Amino acid sequence: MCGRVTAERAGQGIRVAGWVHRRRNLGGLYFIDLRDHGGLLQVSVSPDTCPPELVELVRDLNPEDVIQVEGAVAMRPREARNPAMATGEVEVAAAKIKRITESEPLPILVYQPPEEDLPSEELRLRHRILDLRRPEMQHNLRLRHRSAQAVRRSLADEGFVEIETPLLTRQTPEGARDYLVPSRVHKGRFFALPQSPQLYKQLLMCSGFDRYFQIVKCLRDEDLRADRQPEFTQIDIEMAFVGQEDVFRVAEKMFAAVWEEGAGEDLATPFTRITHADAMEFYGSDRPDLRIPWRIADFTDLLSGRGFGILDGAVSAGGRVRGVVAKDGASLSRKRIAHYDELAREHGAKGALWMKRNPDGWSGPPARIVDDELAARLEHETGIEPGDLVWLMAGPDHLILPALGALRLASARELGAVDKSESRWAWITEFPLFLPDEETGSPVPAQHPFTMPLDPDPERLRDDPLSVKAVAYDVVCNGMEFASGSIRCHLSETQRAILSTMGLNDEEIEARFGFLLEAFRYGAPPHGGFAAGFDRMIAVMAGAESIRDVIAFPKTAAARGLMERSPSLVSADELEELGIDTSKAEADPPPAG
RNA sequence: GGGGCUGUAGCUCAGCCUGGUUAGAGUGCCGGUCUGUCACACCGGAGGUCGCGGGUUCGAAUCCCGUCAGCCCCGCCA
Repeated sequence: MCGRVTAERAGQGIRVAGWVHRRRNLGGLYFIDLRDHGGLLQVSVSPDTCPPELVELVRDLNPEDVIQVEGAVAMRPREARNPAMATGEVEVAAAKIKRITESEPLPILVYQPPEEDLPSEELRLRHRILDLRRPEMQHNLRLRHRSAQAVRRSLADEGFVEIETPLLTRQTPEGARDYLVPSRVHKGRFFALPQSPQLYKQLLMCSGFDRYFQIVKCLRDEDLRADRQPEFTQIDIEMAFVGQEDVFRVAEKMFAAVWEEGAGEDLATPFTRITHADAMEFYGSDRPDLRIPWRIADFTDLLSGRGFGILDGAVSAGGRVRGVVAKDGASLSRKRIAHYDELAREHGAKGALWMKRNPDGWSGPPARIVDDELAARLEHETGIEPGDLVWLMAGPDHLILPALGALRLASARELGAVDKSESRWAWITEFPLFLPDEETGSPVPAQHPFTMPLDPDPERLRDDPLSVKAVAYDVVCNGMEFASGSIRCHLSETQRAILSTMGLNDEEIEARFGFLLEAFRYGAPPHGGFAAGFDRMIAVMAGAESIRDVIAFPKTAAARGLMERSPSLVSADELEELGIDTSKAEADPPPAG
């Protein structure tokens, strides 16, 4: 209401209610910026036209008092109009003001003084009610609402049915730690809160609901990050009688609908498709930021065998020489290059080699092997130009590609090579079905164990499992993973081969997945789907650094609720009833602040 | 589990490296002046466990150790 009062209403009576945002006193003449969900509206109180009691009341008002104003919408004097304000041409000349509730002095200000940082995140979370009143947070959560509506519209149009699945469930085969809920009726037994509705949605496919979706909370008891909360929201989708193409079409339509609603951006569909192997080879990441035009290239033929020991040694040991040309990277200082060398080490490489193409020649450790012929080939075959730098690494691909990917990303950001004019979306396809366990080397499923292999041959699954690709895919936007999914395996012989490759015996299989396998025995339709990270999507559209800024009541990095002070101790009686002994528990932390 | 940054007035910060008057600024709050402001302006005032504990020192916001909290990253986690 407040934000939508325009000149058309001039001369009309009006009654508005809201919070006192700011108040200005010009010696009897008062101005109040009244705020509600729609914005700000100026209320004027003049001693010339208002009774003394009204002026007296306004004199007493505090920021964040809730008031109701009756008066007339009036055009402001021409010279007193404020073009920076949506309602800056008008004001309400107050005839009557009622103070509905009074605010105590504020621990943090709702009004944000320009050129001042926000209050600390700790205080914003502790006083979340006040923080949420800020227009930015209002905008974020309303954006979230509209996006959820767009998801529901898009999917309902495609015949999807929204079905809720249990919160109190049993431990599922996913890899994260579970939040557990003790059972009072069954002492010593626990429900698990779902890490995702994965199994339930597959059961629903077997139940004849051929198109299911849910905007659903998922819970994982793992350490947090700016983009990770213990409870987060997924758009969970599953479809029966479909292949990858059907899933892609529905997903692209849904993302396009959300982006149109929330970002006002018309997404180019279908999305680019990149196989997992290509993503690793050309971008050094399974979630490449395609806004950066640089690609990793193979420099083995160009640079090996020319007497540069590090390169020659790595190649004769079976490795490759790969590199990425950083446009304008010759401007990087020694100090910055040392920083990137450190970054490469952090990502598992032995370090970063580099060469600069200076206006007057080549520099950097391998520059001594660059003769005229090689210089010409480098410029011709890799596109390197004066002013550029090339990052080089030599060794086995699984070590050098992720490190090159990290250098590509970090140096592109520093050199301004990220094209931020539009978002860049892609499907990453053909993920490996298994990955080698880091310690034992034995195959562990890269996704969940019910993923369809691209090649369903049981023999290959047993003999060479690490070579098998999966019909599994991610949606990547600007270098962030937004969604992940797969076509599920509905072939019993293939499924058995996968499970036995995982090293599970029949008993373990039955204990962990019995209820899903049972469902598969009575006529399982082919099916597949995906789950999208709703919080991350909203954070990107809102321009938020952290998903905390698009969640009404988030937890801290230590998984604590500062406002409600969770988690908390509970009474001994209650624990007794649940059969739980907390003698090893830490004492309740002191109330901060 | 590991690494880093931060913690000083209600709020945002300076001061800390290089220890030494009474710990400052802006804003908010309180009082006053001001009739067209919109970061109103101007004058005055109150407001401090320098996160907490210990140590070094004649002397600690400042140096050292520990600890708590918030944030970021690695590990972990679809």
